[in-house]
Amino acid sequence: MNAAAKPPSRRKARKVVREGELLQAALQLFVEKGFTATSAAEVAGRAGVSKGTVYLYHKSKEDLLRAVISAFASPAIAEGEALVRQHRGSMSTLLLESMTRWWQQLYDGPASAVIKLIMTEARNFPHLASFYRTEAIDPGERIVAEVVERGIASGEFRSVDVDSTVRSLLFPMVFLCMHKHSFDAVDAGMSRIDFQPFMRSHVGLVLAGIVSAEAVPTA
Amino acid sequence: MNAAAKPPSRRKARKVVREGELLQAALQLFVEKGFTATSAAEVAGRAGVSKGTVYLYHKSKEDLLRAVISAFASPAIAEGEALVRQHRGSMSTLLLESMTRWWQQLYDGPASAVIKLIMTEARNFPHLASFYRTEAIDPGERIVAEVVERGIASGEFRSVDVDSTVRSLLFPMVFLCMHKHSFDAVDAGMSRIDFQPFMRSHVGLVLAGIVSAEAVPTA
Amino acid sequence: MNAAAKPPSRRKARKVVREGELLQAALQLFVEKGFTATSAAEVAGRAGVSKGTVYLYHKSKEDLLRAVISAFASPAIAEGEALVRQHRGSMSTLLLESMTRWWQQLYDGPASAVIKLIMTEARNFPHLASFYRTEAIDPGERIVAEVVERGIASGEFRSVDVDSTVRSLLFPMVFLCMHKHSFDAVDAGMSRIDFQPFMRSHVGLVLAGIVSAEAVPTA
Amino acid sequence: MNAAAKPPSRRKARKVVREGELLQAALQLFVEKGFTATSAAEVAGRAGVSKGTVYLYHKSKEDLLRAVISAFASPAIAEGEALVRQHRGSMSTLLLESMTRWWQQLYDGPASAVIKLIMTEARNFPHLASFYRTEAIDPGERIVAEVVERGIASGEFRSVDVDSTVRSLLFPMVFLCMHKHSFDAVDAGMSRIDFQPFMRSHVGLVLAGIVSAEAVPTA
DNA sequence: AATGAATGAGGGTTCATTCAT
DNA sequence: AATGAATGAACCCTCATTCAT
Repeated sequence: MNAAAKPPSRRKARKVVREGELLQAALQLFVEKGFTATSAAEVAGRAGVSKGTVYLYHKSKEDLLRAVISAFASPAIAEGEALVRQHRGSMSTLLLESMTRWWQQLYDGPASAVIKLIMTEARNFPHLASFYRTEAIDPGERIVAEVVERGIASGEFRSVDVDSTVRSLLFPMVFLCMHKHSFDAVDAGMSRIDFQPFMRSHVGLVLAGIVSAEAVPTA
Repeated sequence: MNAAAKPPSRRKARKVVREGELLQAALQLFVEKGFTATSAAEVAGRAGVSKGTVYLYHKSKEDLLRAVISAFASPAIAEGEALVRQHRGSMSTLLLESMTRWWQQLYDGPASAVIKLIMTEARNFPHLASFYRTEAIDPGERIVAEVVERGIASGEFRSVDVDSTVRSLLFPMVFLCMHKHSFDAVDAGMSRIDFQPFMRSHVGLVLAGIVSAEAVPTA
Repeated sequence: MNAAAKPPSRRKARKVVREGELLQAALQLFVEKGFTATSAAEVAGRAGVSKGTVYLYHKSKEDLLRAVISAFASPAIAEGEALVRQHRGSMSTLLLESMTRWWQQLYDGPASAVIKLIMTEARNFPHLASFYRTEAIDPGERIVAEVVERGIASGEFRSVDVDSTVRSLLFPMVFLCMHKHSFDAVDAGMSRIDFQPFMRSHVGLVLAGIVSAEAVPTA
Repeated sequence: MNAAAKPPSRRKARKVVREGELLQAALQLFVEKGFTATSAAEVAGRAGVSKGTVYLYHKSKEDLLRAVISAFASPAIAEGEALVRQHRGSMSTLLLESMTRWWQQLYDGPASAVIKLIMTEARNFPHLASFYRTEAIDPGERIVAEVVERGIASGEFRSVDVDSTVRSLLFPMVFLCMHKHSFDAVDAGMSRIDFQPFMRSHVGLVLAGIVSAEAVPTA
């Protein structure tokens, strides 16, 4: 029984690995060249499998796209939620320290690629756009909104418009993600943008605009 | 001078109009579906001409893309330069009033579409990315940088990092342009973002962060 | 009346010139690139007229081909006939001297191009092949056949098979015409074949094979 | 060694057959209609495969042409070389018997089609022309040259110009190959040329011109 | 008479997808 | 489970031909 049970389990492990390699290769290529301009054969090639294998795991190219989006979208959000839940201290510090670190991770990992991909393909696949909005954008904004709301409630921040403030904080961050996979990625010796310095500066600027007069100025 | 050499410019006029219609149709479709996913026949159809006619005006689909970028990229910048040159009054007002109006125009017109298009296709056409950077991005950032620098020089602003501030101002604006042509454009009853209210709020926030303590805070 | 009559006559002259330029350009291009691979626009360009003009003179590209063939095929034959008619002296001399000179002219002029063109396009345009056979090949062989027959009749030549001998004389000559417009025309530093030396040598060889034992040996 | 690596060569065999069918179909059509006038779809159709399959075997139509030329060009030459090497007896006999039989084979087989094809397309594909010259023409002429040289050395032939004699022998033969695929192939009841009778007659004629006076004349 | 803008059919080539092995 | 040969639809682009000027 043991001997018979092992092979399938090894096969399953292999399958999981293949799946991951396929998704990773697909994400890379879709972001590099665009969904339509990427051929299934290319994805297979970069994942180290044959063309037919792609269709063993996904019933169509569009289905592969769907899988890519959902695989890399959600996990990133969970970390952010944990971050806020665990934080003890001022909201300014939370934004300036923990959150920029979290964003840096998103920026460095596959999440930034997914953002670029979604914004590029949103109109061709509205369903994916909705899915991503529900799964990633809305929760993401909610996390930051909560921080701002808590800051206002505690008197640390002025009574600013929450939605607007959230966007002021997030839009540049999201933009940088897209920039990373467009302009930053063309090797025509163009100046890349450094994520961390800018984001800290930007958050600092926004904080300067929203902290109450009585509140302790940020370092 | 002879009869054969005088196609009385009726033809020529038609040609110029056609050219414009082609570029407009191409921009729309490239932004809607992406460059690769758009067929030359579709462009022709939307411009009201036959497939072959596209190649009478542009020697390849890629050349059409090039033409689209250069046709709509530059003009927008000139207006911004004029704006700054003509302004009399505080830099805060300039940013909050004139510039947001200018940005609104960019957002409403084809310039926003070009931004989306360029960021989507940058990696497939590095040459166009460089071109656009030189022709539009750099001058655009320069304009805003000048405003910030003048504000600092006159004591209206604190001595902030200029580059960073410029980006804090511009990135959300640019992001909104892309958003307009991606998420905002999918008809799945998703909440659109209103440009003017948000941008005024955002600029206000940044201004609050950079105006000198002595300066009169803007309403 | 005089004044009114002149313009049309000048126009007509112009028309004749145009026609000739078109045919010449077409022949060149058809031979260089092949009929199908040559575009009407190219012919127009080389003839110095606009695309539409080609269709003013010929109702289709195929019709242009027809015109090219008939324009350059026949005239060459007439000279050959005159040559034989006027000749006084031995048939050996006629073949070795006058005829090689005549063939040289064919080789140097447009006739050789037409030969190449016809052999290339014969299967696509059987009608043209028949026409050319009737108009050029058959008369051409007849001319040489007559020379051989006269030589046999006069005892100058052995009683060889006439058809075969004619072909032994003509085939290499025709082959050289095609060679000129194929291998000889590619500039890959390949050795060209000199027409005159070879043809004199070849005719000499054949003559050596057919002159009667009693006949005076050729110089 | 594993299951996936063993496509039991049934596939492979089929592929090899297909390759041959494609090349044969392509040769036929290229010779019938010309390279440009032949569509990839037609080649596919005649080979009994779909349009796309052509591009599974050859990366472009031009590549298919290249493959056709090299597939059918070389093998024919090898036979000729063997022929000369094995021959025992007079050079006259060699030329008149073995070689005409060899040439007949070339004439009957695909080699004659390749000759027509090359001369037709030489100017459009200079590289192929060079290739064919090196691979087929030069070796072919060399073979015949050797025979003539041996005949001269042994006193069987007069001391004629070797190059010229070789061409006198070969040009009509080559011309016939082209003729077969042009005039002979149009079904307009035109008189075909019989290869063997003519070539024997022709070679006989040339031999009569080059054998030494002392040598026994061939029947 | 001459032009050249416009058309649309057709050809080379790619690629998502299927299926026998 | 995995492969890769095969298909055929679709796309980019060219070109013969027409026609308004």
